Order: sequence, then C-alpha cells, then structure tokens
Amino acid sequence: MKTFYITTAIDYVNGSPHLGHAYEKVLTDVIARFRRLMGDQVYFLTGVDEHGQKVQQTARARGVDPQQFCDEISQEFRALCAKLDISNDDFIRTTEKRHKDVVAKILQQLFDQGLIYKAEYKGFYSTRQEQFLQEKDRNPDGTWPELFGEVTEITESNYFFKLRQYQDWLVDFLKTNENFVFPRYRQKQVLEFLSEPLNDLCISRPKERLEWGIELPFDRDYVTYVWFDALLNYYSAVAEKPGIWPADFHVIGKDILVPPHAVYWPIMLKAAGIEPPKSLLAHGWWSINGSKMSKSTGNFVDPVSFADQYGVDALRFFMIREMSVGQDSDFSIDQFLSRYNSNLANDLGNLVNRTLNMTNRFAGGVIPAADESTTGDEPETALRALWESTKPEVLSLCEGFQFHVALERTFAFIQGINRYAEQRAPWKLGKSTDAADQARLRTTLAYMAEALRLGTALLAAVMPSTVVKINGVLGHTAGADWQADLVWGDKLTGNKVAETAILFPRPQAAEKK
RNA sequence: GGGGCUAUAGCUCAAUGGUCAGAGCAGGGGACUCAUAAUCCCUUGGUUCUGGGUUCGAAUCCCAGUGGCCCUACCA
Repeated sequence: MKTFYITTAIDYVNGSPHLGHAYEKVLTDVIARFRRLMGDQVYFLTGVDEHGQKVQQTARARGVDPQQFCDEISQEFRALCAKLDISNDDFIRTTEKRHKDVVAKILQQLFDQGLIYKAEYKGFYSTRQEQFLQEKDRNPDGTWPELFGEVTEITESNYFFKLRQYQDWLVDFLKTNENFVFPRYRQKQVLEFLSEPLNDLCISRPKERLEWGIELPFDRDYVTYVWFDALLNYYSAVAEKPGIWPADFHVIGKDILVPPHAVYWPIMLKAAGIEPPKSLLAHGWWSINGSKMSKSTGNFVDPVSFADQYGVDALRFFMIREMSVGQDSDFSIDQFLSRYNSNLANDLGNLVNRTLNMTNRFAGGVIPAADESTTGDEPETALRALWESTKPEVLSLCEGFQFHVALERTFAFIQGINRYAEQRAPWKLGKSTDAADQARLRTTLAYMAEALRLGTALLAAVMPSTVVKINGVLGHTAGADWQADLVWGDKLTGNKVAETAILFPRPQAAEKK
C-alpha cells in the first residue's frame, strides 16, 4: 500500500505563529486523521522555513545569530503543533543537514544537466530594504516611495533556472490533471498565469547581500534563493524513506499557490526527474472581526493562549466548522462563543451529561441492553434511520474536504439524539413500574448511549481528545477499525458509566474561577 | 493595469438549469424537568449585490458594473 503523504507548507520563522498557521496545521491534521481512520497509511509532514533575507534581517535587528534566532522561533512552531494535537509524523527544518544535502544535490544535478546558467540581472535596488524593486513599486509620478530610501540601478550576476523550458510541459500537465489543484477553480488561476511567457527563475543571491542560505554547490559566492530551498523540504524529508514520495497533498495558503507551488515546484521536480505531487490544496485566509489580521494594530489571535483559555478541541472545532475549505472566513469571539455554547456545551456536552445522569439514576450506572420488544417502535427506528443517513453523508463530505458541512450534519444527528430523549422521556419512564415502560426505559438508555458513541465517533478527526473523553465516560475504548465501529450495535451494553462529565464548561463560568 | 475567487435570512452557510430558495445560530411563542438556565416543539425573517441578456424555466449560464480577498516572479 502506498503511503498517503500529506504536508503543510513550512512556516517562515520570521515571526511567531498566528491563527492562520494554526488553521493550516489543524486542517491538514484533520485530513491526515481522517485518512488514517479510513484505513490509509499516512505520513504527515510539517516544519519550518528558516533561510532568507527577512530571517537574517530580523536576527540582526535583535542582535542574535540567525541560527539561534531560528532555533527559538522553530521551537514556538513545534510547541504550536503539540498544543493543537497535531499528529505529524515528522517536523523538518530547512537548516537541517538532511535538507541541505538534498538541496545541494539537486542544484548540482540541474547544473550538470545544463538547466542552470549564469546571467546578469539589471534592476533598481533599494539598499534599505535589501531588495530589487519592481515597476509596480513606483509612485504614480515615477519616484520611489520613501520607505525604500536610496534607490540605485545596479547590475548583478546571478544563476537562473530554466523555468521557461518547461512551460509547455506544465500547461499540458495541468490540462491532463484537472484535479491537481483543490478547489478546482483555482487551477484556472494557474493556467491564466501560464498564458504569459514565464521568465527563468533567479535561484541565487550573492553573499554580499544575503549570507543566510544554502550555498550553491557550484559557486560558493552565492546562496540559494529561499523558495528553491524551501519547496524542496517536501522531498528532502522523505528522500531516504522509500514508498512515501510523491506527496498526495500539499496543503497551502491561497497566497502561495501561484507561482511557487503550482509553477516552480512541479517544474523543479520535472527537471530533476522526480515525480510531481498529486495535488495541492489551497485554503483561504482568516480575517479577524471583519478585518485583516495584523499584529501592529492588535487585530491578532494567539492560537496557543486561545487554546489554553477555551480548549484545544473547541478551537479545532470552530476553525473546521466555520471555514469552507478554500474560502476565506472571519474569526470573532462572538461567533466562537455562539458555536461553543450552542454546539459544544448545549448540544453535545449537555447530552453527554444527561445521558450519564439518567443512566446512573435509572439504571444503577450500567448501560442496559435494548429491549427487543421496543426497538421496532417509531422513535427507535427514526433514530437508527437518522444514523444510517448521516453516516454515509458525513463520510462522503469528508472525502470531499467539506468538513464544515460534515460537522453540521454530525451535529444534526446529535440534536436528533436529544430529540429522541424528549420523545421517550426516560425521566417519566423511570417513575413507572409498568413492565412495558421499564422495557422502554432500558431501550432508551441503551439507544442514547449507543447513538452518542456513534455521533462522537464521527468527530474523531476533528476533536480527538474529546472523543477519547466521551468514550471514557461511557466505559468504552474505540476499536482499531474505525469504520467497523461506525455500525449501530450493542458495544456499550453492561458498561459502567462515569458519574458526571462537564466537557465544555460555559466560558462565562470558567472565567469566574 | 491584467488575472482568479467571492457576494443567498440579522450572523455562518446549503441548494446536478427544474416543486413554494433550505439548515443552524440569533429573535418571538409554547412545552418539559434527566441535564451545563439545558433540551424539545412551533414560529417571524429573502428584491439570492446592482443592471442587462440567454432559456419554456436562472441563486445557478453569459455580459457589464460595485464591494471584499488573493496573485501579478527575486519579501515569503
């Protein structure tokens, strides 16, 4: 079986993690967990991009060595993964030897193949910003904006990769592989970009203006342009591990689809004789309270402290429930609390608690067997029917990355369990001594618990620790075969349940502590 | 300037060109008491951004606007 290989983009360590980083990790994690649950063998890679000009500049500004700076920020990203319950199998840093070796090897190979050549680049250079400027950077009157400081036209020798040579191949590749980019409509953007002739890609920076990078193996006066370096992480991480490459999905932000991932990357691989990835998944961006994320204006959410305050699974749930994959979405505390209270605290958390409480009160804390004389009745058949329609729908939605709708359907099922409880009213049945009522009571408690187990199982990819907790209070441990567990049965019969469980305390109450 | 996406109820989203555009939340009314003031039932609410067009039929397809987001290669 070929491994399902999925990656996030590697995060640039120029700054600390924010909500966008958290989302990408959680989204990728949900896909990875879902594939594992479906029986695939999964390899999940994430990591950090540590070279380049901004890292060098920021490290200098702080008066620390770039490597030391990278060590510190990289640790924050590792901590983010741990905090968010990300199930990555590997974490790559582009300053690691395993990565640098692969980059050097591929550069040398492309150079030997004659696909890299030296040429002069002429342009307007801003010393203050340490970068070449584009025509679009100019003021309308032709002058350069103040932030660039002194701008001079200079000529610089650099190495170029023959990108253009592969343009026709790439267009053909994209037309043959219509599902290369998800969502599909984004592939149009790539093809539109390719309707103009590509320029060859400058893949070097002279050391006089940038030292913090991977040295070109064929010219030690230069370091590698950071995109060329960074993209190779997906391959370098698994170059020594057979059976993993090619990647099934690179999960990335929509901002880095064109040109790096959809143009540079497939061409780099093609040129090096390596199979291209199977697909790219481009997700949208979060705004915060309706406007762009910005640290300087304080419009910023720290995912780690947010998770500390409200719970990791609550944050994971919100991000996946709220965002339609590929589209943008807005993050606000009001919307978060609305989802938290209605779905997590009221629908699910309260259902867990009332199920436990009634089982304790009316059945001595042991989940009874459903009584066969009643399982053909309308409330029971309706609940089972709801499950039978919910399950395939949710699985199919998850296969298509429609996780936000899948969660909506899952919670509709959970609401169905609450509705079932109201119909049967076990608190009334419990007061009756009639044998038929006692039979209905046993069935009701059994059905509530079983339905809860099943509904919870559908949340396994999104809220892993919540699932363990709910199973725990039901005296249950999920089996190795998830799909086999998604079958209505009597797995819980005879289990001793916990006394009580407040899984999602109301935030107001939590704050009073 | 060029390109891609997007706009549906107060909010977040659904709706292979085909019944009266549907859900959840919020709002209003009622019921219930096992439960985290919870749950359940009923219910208000739409010029599908605007203007044209194609079609027997358009939220959906085409054209033009408007707002938002992103890209437009050497910052990543």
